[in-house]
Amino acid sequence: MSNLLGGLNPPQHAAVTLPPQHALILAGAGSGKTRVLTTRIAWLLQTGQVGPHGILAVTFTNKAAKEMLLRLTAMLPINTRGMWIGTFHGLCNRLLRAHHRDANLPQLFQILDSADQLAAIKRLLKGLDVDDEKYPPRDLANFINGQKEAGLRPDAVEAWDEYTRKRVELYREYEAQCQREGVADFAELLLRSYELLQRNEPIRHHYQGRFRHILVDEFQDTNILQYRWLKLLAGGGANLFCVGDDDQSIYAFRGAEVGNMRDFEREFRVDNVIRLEQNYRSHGNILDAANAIIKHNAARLGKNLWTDAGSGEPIRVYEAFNDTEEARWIVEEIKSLAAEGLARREMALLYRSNAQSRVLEHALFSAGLPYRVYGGLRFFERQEVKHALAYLRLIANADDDGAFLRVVNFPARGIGARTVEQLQDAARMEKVGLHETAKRGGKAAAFAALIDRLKAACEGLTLPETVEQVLTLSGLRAHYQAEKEGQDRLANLDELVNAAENFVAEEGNVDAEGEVSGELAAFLAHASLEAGEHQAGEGDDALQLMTVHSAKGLEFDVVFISGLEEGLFPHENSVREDKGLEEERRLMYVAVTRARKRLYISHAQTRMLHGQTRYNLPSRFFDEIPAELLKWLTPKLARGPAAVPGRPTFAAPRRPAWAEPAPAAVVRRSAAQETGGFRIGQNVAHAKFGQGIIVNAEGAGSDARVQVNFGREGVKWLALSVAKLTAV
DNA sequence: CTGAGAATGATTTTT
DNA sequence: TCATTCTCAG
Repeated sequence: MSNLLGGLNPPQHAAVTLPPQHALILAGAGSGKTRVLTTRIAWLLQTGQVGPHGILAVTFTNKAAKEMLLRLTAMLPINTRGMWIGTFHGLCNRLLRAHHRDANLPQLFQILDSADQLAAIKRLLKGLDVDDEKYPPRDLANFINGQKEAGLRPDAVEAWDEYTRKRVELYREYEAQCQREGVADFAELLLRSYELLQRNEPIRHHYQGRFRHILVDEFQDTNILQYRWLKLLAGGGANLFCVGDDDQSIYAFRGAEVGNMRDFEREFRVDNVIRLEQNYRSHGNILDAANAIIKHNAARLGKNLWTDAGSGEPIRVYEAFNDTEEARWIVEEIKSLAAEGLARREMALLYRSNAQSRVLEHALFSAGLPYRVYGGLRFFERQEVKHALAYLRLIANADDDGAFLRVVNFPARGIGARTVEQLQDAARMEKVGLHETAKRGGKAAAFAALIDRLKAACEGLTLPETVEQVLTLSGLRAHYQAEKEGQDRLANLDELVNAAENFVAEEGNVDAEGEVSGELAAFLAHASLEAGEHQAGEGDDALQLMTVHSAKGLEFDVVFISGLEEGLFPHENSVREDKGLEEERRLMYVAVTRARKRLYISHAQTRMLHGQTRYNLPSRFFDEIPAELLKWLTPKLARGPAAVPGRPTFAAPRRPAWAEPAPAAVVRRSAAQETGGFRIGQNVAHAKFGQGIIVNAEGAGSDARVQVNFGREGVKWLALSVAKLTAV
């Protein structure tokens, strides 16, 4: 046991060995959160306080769940089979499969991923003849998911206006459609299993009695329903051990409720919150910067990271002339770091929004620097894989109309939109599935027969054999073989067979019964719940490009945070309310704490965004970092030559001599933009609004007006004859 | 049914 | 700007 606890610092040790009780662990970035969580489980098991059966550990991502399992098996020579360790959705799926009758679901119910759900909603609107301009499918999906995540069924949603009433009605219809087709979306997995536990006393008692210790990772990311789900499961006296960091809550926009942490502390009478504040990742200056930034947020649970690793290097700051030049500088910097022997995979380039990656990628590509962008299409989301899965879904559940529609004419077999529409009308009239309707004759009968034939052909086959059969008999293989550009897609189809093989080989994926139908259903669930790796190329030494959001949980020796500008980071859509701004600040906190040894932050005076040149002020986050932690690589917030009021200056924004020539659009201005004695891109000061930057101008003489971006004060049009503007 | 051109709109994302 | 979606002609 001693080796289990060896090397833990006092708060970590305290957390791991806490006697049975509810606990809230405030775990700062890089403070050994996962280690504490897994060691806690190992300790509970090793001290005999609980058997594997009594453990429930829940995470948000499959990656985190796998990591936990991996570390646990490394610590203890134990069979992890009996333990419930997984994502919220994964565990709910498990629960619903085990009790599908009580949950009123078919045994082989399918899981809709977001794309499937959207398609289902579009289909629903079409069938009901609802104007999808007035009720955009995406909005409706958000609405429905939002209600489900708040634990509300259509009957429980309060609708005061006609519009909401209609949306609730559509929610109701959507539910009916899903039920008819035997499918469940992500939010449904949560809500359905919550309701199952709530309504079914024997089942609830069983699980409440079984799970003695419930451990939650990233607790700050739980939504209302997830918290209620946890409370329900813990209702039989289990100990809830929640680990999280309110300062790293960056998912409020998708329903995460940081308030759950406070609520948990209160409702479960957690009297000693344990804080993990010693950071094992970053050098001191980086942590000081992070601490200083996050201090600007109100209503924190409170935490201050520290390290004994020494303060390290200052944070390097760069002010670029424009986005292209910023990218060029980053490339140079990375090249020289690489020349010093630093692995490229240890360097990350972070940005607030995906649109920013283009310029960066362009520069990297031109320089021949290998890089890898996170966030592309994932394996199970690829078109050809989705098609293959649709056939498999139809074998498992012929009522799956979504799958039916996806492949009824793919590969093309002469079943056009007209035919499909007739089929849908008929199906609606008789209240049966499309497959059933198709069987009764008409053009699609052959397709229905194909599905039945597939099903028969796969009887008794193993999962990989089934996939193989489907690829061939469906004509998918032949289709892509005939296509000129089909080679990659063919390779992915082969990869799907591999995935099936691996899935079967992997222990724990298939429950003991092991019958083929169960195997298939489990594989399909796996495909929906775990869309696969973002992109290949793990092995090679490439620079890592990603949004700040996707960087959460990762760490790198060197981190660049680019585009630190008002409007971009913090994002303009977020600065209106305090809540939004605080989340942006937490995002910045997350970004900063990714760096181990060296941190670069940069901004550009001018940036091309959505086809327009934008002039952004430097992000307020620069001001929130103590100046002594920063090392300016460019003159500190130096400004261009001051304009003498009344005497026009036409100088372009300040640009280092060595920078590439400014793009024509910037140099060549229209007459209107030049008028008024101030120039676009110039920094100015206003008595009331403070400092800003001129983003537009029009008129001349006494009519001259300029548009100024005052950052947090907003963007304003000012008449030069009235407003007292001074050049800075 | 397909493919070219227009229209549109653009934080952040996992399951 | 640019990627995606939509529309309409062939």
